Amino acid sequence: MLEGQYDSKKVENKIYKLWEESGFFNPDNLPNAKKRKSFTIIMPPTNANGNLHAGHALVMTIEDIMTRYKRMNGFKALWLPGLDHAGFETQVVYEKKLEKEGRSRFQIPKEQLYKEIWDFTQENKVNIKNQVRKMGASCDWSREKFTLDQDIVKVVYETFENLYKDGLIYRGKKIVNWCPKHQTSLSDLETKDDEKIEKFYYLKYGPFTIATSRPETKFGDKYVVMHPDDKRYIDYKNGQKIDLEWINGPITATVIKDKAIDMEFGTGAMTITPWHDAVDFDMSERHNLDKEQIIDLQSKLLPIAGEFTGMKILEARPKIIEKLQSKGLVEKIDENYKHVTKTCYKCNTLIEPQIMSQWFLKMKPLAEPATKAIQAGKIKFIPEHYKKIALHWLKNILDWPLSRQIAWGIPMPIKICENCGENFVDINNQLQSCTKCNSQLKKDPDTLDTWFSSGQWPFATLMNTGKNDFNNFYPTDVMETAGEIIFFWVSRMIMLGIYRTGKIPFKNVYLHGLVLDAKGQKMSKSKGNVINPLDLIEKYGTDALRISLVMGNTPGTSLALDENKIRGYKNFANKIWNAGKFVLMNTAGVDITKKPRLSKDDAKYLAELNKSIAKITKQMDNFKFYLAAEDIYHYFWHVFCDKIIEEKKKDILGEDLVKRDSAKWLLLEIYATCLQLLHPFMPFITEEIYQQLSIKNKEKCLMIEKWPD
RNA sequence: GGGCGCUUAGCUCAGCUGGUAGAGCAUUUCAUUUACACUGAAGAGGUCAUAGGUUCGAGUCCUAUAGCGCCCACCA
Repeated sequence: MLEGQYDSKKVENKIYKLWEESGFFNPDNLPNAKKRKSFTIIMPPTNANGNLHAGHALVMTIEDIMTRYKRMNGFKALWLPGLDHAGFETQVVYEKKLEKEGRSRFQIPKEQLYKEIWDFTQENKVNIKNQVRKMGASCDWSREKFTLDQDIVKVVYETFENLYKDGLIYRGKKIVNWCPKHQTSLSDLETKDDEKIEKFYYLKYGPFTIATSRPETKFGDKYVVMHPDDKRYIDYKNGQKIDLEWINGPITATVIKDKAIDMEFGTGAMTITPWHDAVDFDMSERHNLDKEQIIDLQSKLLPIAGEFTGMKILEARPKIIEKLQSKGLVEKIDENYKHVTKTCYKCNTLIEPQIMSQWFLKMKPLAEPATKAIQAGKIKFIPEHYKKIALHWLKNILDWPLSRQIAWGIPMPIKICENCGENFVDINNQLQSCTKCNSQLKKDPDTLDTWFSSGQWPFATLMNTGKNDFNNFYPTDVMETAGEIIFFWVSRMIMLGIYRTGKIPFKNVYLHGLVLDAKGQKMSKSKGNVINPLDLIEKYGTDALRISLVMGNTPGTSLALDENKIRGYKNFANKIWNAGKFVLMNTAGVDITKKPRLSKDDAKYLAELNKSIAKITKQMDNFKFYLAAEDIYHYFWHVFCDKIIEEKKKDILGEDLVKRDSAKWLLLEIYATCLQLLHPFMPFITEEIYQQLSIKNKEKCLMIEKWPD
């Protein structure tokens, strides 16, 4: 019998265990599994480098709502959980840990570092999985995957090889974003802009004045570029040589005319540093110019800098200006030059572009079919405006650098000849010697960008399961993730999914916004406003947290998570509990399968209920969980409890037997129906009460009851 | 420079294909042991950013303006 107030702590672990032991998280075990149509959500693999945060809590809630709803609607519902090794992210987390211990990754042999991080992620995996269980997630643990599992890596390597054979993966000597602190290259998405006010130097360069904020890169500059239409420089011709005095002595400069130059900016003339600037690199490629490295990977000047060799760039900058001044080459210095610099998104260190030999993926041929599929409406975006955002990005897509110079990740499936430098894709690790010169091969020391593996997640998780999972569950139905990672992840999954399987990887993309603090501010450790979902569960119960996260949360917009709101829904949980107490107390012996003759009022109430069910169902089908939750909440509390129960009290106690039977049956019927409607949102309390309802022919658990219609 | 949003009750936000505004929280008054005080009843509150337009009729569609926010981009 239900007693006292609802106590989530007594219920949650017990109920989760009941579900797990029922086996119904695994869709193969559902009643009549073979006849059911499949419904699949692949869980975004959680980074195995920390704890669940509020954003994860939202993911778990929304996806569990969808899964439970579809399961109750007779689908073979698969929600496949997974964890991500999260290459660079995890290595950064681990490096911070090492720093605290007074160690450095650069002193640890790569194999040992890999092993240490492996152990670190294994510990985290256990934690995270327990936290996912705390959220009530009804995912199929028997199909759990990790991005470093053998079968996943196999799929990833096969895709790599296919792409290579199709000429889409190539080794390029191109300019990349280099983080001097982390000693790795990064994709454009992994850098961010940082606005700074710096000095802007106007330097005399022969007959020209050039402007720069980075004089330390200028040692090797031997091309001076201007716009072909610039009348000021009309007398200088493309290719013209000019002898001039520069930082460390006389040099010969060459005039280049290029339309990329902005005539309005600076003096309209600039020198270029192709090794350390992406624009300059492109220009030098267009005109086939020499490129020379000035700065090494530690951001120190190379011998070309003469007396400045070995200095860190920021130390060298004022000294170089001093020297230029003494030579009379500084025209003026603008002290307040506002401009943006690229920095590492993790450590804020200034990105130093470098030319390196790396593996790239040609994106245009992959983007095209993805664009077509999206334009044809084969993938539905929720909210819709993300469609435009995705298309815009795909239209302007650049090649994707895949190599990362870090230990933690999937090794590049590449062998390099020590003698002739030839590269071989070797996904099975079979090649021993170079097929060209027969010399010894060594492994490419780099690892793959983590998004290259997670970008294949929807099919990689289903391909090598030893069952018919790929055919049964792919393409998946919904990809639910943070709007923030639409480029990093969603777009790449679409491209790689179509490439590898010929099919879109998912039919719907549901993108949620950020979870903010009560004041609407982004949570961050430095602000100290991070809300830990486990604390909230402890205080208010999982069900209250879950419904707080969806109530009023429209897709794509951020949600301010206020504890008062959660407290309110804890009260709601208690309301459900108390109403249950009342209904159970007053309906003992009622057989819900035998509908009595209903009084006029009761028939009206039943019709009203059916209307509400239809409305809520429609909202669920349209992914409007925020509306469905509100309606069921409102119906349960303010219609069922406040009106119907209050009114029926007199019938239950009254003398009229027809009215009494009618009222009792109605209360039980509505209450049981509400438990079903509420179940996807608040699974623990509803299941707990369901277990105590005495209903004929009821299922083993509410989780697999039929959704009301 | 390009793109995408937002602006509705004190606060947080809903309002789908157009029919003179809704929820939760907060607030005011009342009820005082009722399944539930983690409660119930009643109430107060908004010229839906601004200006035009389409329409019999516009938070809802169109245009412009203002403010706020986010994303992308190679101004040395």
